[in-house]
Amino acid sequence: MDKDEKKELSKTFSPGDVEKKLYHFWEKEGLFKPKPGKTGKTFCIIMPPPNVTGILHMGHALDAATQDILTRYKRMKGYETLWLPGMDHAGIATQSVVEKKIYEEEGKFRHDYKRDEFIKKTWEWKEHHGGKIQKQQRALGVSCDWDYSLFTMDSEANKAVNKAFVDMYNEGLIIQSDYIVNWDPELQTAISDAEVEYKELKGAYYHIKYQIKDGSNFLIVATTRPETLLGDTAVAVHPEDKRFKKYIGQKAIVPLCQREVPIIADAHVDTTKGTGCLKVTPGHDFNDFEIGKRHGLEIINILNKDGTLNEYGLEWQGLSALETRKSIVEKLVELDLLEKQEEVIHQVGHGERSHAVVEPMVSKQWFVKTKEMARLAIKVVEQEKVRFFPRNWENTYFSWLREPKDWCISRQLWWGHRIPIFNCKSCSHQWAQEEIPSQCPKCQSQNPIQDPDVLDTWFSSALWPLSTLGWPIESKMEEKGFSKFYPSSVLITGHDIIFFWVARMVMMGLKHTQEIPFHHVYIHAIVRDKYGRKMSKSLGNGIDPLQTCDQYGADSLRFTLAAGSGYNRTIDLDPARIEGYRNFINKLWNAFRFIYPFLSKASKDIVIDDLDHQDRWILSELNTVINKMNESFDEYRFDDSCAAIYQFTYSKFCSWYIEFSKPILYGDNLTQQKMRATVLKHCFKKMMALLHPIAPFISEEIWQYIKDDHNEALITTEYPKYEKSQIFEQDQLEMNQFIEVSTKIREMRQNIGLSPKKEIKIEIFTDQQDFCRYIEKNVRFLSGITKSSEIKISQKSSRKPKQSIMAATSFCEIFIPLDRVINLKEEIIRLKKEISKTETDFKKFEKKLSNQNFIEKAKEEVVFSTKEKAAKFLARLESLKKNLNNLK
RNA sequence: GCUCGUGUAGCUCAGUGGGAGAGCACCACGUUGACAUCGUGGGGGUCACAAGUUCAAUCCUUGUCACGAGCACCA
Repeated sequence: MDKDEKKELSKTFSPGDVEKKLYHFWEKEGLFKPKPGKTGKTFCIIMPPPNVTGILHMGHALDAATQDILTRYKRMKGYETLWLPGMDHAGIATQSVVEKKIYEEEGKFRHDYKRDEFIKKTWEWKEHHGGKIQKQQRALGVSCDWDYSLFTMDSEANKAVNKAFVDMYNEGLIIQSDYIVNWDPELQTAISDAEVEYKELKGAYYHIKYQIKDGSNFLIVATTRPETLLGDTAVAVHPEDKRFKKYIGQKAIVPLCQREVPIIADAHVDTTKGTGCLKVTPGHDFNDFEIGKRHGLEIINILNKDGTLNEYGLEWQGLSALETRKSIVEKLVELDLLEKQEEVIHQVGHGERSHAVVEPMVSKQWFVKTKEMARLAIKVVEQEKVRFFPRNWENTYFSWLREPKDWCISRQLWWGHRIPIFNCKSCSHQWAQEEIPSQCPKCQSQNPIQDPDVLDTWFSSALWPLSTLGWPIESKMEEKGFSKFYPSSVLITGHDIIFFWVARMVMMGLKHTQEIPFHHVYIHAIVRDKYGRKMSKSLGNGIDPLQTCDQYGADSLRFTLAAGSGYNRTIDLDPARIEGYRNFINKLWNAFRFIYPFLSKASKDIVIDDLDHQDRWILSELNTVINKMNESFDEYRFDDSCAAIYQFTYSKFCSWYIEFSKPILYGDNLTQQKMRATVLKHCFKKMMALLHPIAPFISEEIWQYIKDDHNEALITTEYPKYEKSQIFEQDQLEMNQFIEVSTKIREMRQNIGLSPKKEIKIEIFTDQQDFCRYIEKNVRFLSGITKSSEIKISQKSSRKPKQSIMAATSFCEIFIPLDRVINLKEEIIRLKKEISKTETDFKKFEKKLSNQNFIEKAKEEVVFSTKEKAAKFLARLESLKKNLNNLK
């Protein structure tokens, strides 16, 4: 990576080629790999695996940028750093993609294939079309160790899944049960509660008459799903409800199917809702299922797997639930059994993937009993063994875990980890086993049949912190450094999967290793468009990260995302901001272009004793930024990091230090030149290192020009450390005074509309010796900045020039004599305005100081600083007033 | 219904018990040899509202209003 020193630098930074070149360089040199560092400590991030079907969107970009920033920071800080990437097999999503493909290409359905053929096709799809996202991630500069990459369906991951399942099964934590689940009739599988999305739909309450058996009366029940009456096995009323108490124990007749069902009393019934009478359908309603269990009711399943009615559907058999509903309502009207119908908007569950209306249905499924695991998972967060950043997200975590429901883990799919449960055809023995057995351990017969279902994708995801590091295979754990990297340092993800994933990883980690899976959880924001709307395909408001990188460069995008992420919940991404930070990147490039020709003059090290006051000032400012960067990274406050380096670059380094350097570098004092080149280079190196975690490309690119050691890459260079010995307070104070005076003069010039080319004379009056000396030393800089031909410094008591405008600071008075007659009236107005402003400021403090309570009760340092401030404003005020009088 | 969050400049957001901030946008002027993807200067806010605690409240407490998110319920 040597540079030709004489190479001409382009006027603007062009990220395209640089990014590809540098990424290749880092990867080829193995710089993403964990290597023991200075601290002897390790740092590890396990990447949340993106779906194999996915393509990169802004959420991923933020996810990746955040992780990469921390990884690069810690690597430079001297940690042995591993960022471990991977991909998720995304059971339902992937299977759907492949099903769609074979339907489009061959007109065939999944069941037209044998299971193993279909799975083979899916693997083929994965090899050819899947995993695009891993290539796309590189464009962002992610510094993960690709050699560690794991796919959740790899055999290693499968080992982890089987081991965990078998252990939990043998412990009784995984059970099979007939239970009511959310059934997705399109995908024809059970899905978990978390995979159900509720959408508002128009519907109606149908008030239906149920005849009491003795013929005496009707009970009216209200329902939004009248078709489920075909599965009714009771009518329930509240035990204390006076209206219906007398019917308890009697029988009612379910309309249409004429089923005779008991009228039962159950406290679940809310007397204020509906009619106060509840039809009970244990086969197709979650609450009814519980009521059914309490009362030992029969469970009738009226649906087929595809959501059509089965043999219990009578004349409606084969119709969909919705068709049946319409037809049944018509029939009820015909029989005068529908009392009324009122329109209502209600929440209806839809499958997250298929978007089909979910039907609650009873079926045989596998469940993880989560109660005890959840208890332990709560404890580790309460005890701060696992810490959330920002902290309030632990509420979300707790709220889920404090009322744990058993987790339905079986899916009636083909693509996924097959449940390692075997049933013996001969003796009906059921057992769990990690490897496929050849015979039944009980009766030795040769025909064990494996359970057909696969596991919920989140089951393998929950084991991700373990499986990625080789668990449970000992040789793999050794090879991958399990003992070094587990528990990992920080998990970085969005808040939408705190319970899907974070909670389950903690539960599984504790279960299988008796150890937390990670120390910190940093929850980053959700990226939205500039109006705060979700980025979505249907709105067409998505911003493509790859296109953004092409247009502005990855550094600009990364910087924008980092600058937008503190502890906030959303980032409203406006492309104009990316452009703004592109300008910042370009600014850096041009600042470098300025010092580039002088690099050869620079010495390797700075010698503190040789520094002038400007150098001491910039070093002080530099160290202040270094401190800020370290602190903010450690607290995941990337917004602060960005603000700090941005502010330093523009307002300190470029605006002042470079401007100061021009007369020196273009002058003829070679010693000064050498010193200045040295400090400029020193600063630039530190700046590049500071910036590297956020904007790795431009910083590494520039580094290749300014590095001293030829084999050194910035990515593995030590991160700047705060050095108190390089804070020079006196120089900071003096420089701030200098800046104040310069700004005042520029302000005065513009106020009276002087052309920027017009040269002026300046007279400064002050009694402060330090300041006086400083100005004298820096007179040529001041005249350059203010375009003045002559600067005169006198005692405050000296005679003031006539025909001039003036301004005051707390430590000096500035006069600009004008060769033309000034507009006295205007100048008086201007001064009066300034006086009144200063007076307001002064009075604020004076008032405080005159308050006896304040003097007595406020902290001493507050009183002191208030006095100081009051004095400062007073000094300025008096200068202004006196000079106003002179003017009159 | 419960929980959490948010209300600060035109926009996006920092912030602190003690003089209201940044970036962008806006206005004016300007091509001095790093940069017009630039520079210099400027305007702009009852810190949602009300009460309380305090010497002092944008910040703490309580309430109100508005907005957002999640969960639950949905006969």
